[in-house]
Amino acid sequence: MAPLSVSLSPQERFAEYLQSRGLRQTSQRKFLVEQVFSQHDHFDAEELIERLPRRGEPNYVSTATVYRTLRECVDAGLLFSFQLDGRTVYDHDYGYPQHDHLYCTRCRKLVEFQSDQLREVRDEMATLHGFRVDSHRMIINGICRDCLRNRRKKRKQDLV
Amino acid sequence: MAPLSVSLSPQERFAEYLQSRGLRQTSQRKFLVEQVFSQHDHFDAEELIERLPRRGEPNYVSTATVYRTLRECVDAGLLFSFQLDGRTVYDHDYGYPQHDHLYCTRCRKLVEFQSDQLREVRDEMATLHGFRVDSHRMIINGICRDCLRNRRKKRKQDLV
DNA sequence: CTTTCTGCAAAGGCTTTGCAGTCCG
DNA sequence: CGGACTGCAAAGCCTTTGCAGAAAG
Repeated sequence: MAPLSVSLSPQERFAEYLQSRGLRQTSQRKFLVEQVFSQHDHFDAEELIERLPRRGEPNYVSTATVYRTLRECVDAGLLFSFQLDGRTVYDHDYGYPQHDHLYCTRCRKLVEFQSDQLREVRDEMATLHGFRVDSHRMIINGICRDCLRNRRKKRKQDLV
Repeated sequence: MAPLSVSLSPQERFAEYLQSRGLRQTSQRKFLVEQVFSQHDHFDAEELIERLPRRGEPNYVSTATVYRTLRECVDAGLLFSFQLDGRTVYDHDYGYPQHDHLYCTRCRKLVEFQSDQLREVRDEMATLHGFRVDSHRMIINGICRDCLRNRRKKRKQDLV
């Protein structure tokens, strides 16, 4: 999904957030935000930690700090988080258009989609029930194109 | 939400499921399904356990068995499950129309809604991306009518 | 009788927390 | 300098699992 044009970089926006709350700009926080926004992709804490420097290497950040910083990013509006299979998944929120996900229950791939109509339905339902909407999460569970193809292949083979 | 008319009661349907898999009808499973369907409401494991007999009382069921049986109910198509705030929430699936939820982030109330249009959007998006849909979960986060009202009241008081 | 179940307690996965030392502003 | 932050290890929370005895078919 293409980035939106925003006036501040995620880093700058995070700095602003920290300042507004009297929090400090540490090397760990800077490094993490940089890493998190270096590629647009969903991730969970484990995946993020995996691509960070190990203990003892330069720029190592402890697990605790990773979790703490991810939480701050959510508070700051940089990341969105939701639960999937018992873990927390993070997704870029700042600088990317609002979107939802298709989830392949076979290969666990997440695919983004965007639908204005979905947002309309959302707002309509909220109004109907007297809610003031903050956000929403929609996940469509199913089998992706690739897995459908593989399964078909496999079935053919099974028949031989 | 009004129940649908179904030919089998949840209990009967669960019995069928068990039989079809060579599983056994135990007093614990019967009792749990009965309890789960005695009121139409969302619940998590803890909430369910809370309203069950305690250890030592008649019909006591262990935590492990509760979790195991909830899982079986999901497999059997009696319950739907999704994650909210780090725990698993269960919802009647069998005998009730498909629906989604509004979630009040202030009082943690879940409100059901139904929208055919939402399902249409879902199918459209799945087709567009080559997915075969199994199910979906949508949660709209916001503030409910009651909490909005209370907040307004509270603000007024604050001003006095 | 055989296989599945149950309760118990212990383990597991993910995330948070308490603490002492460190660093930012 | 003082308060906020970090790393470490330990704890927490929810859920699952191994096992021995109990029960279903």
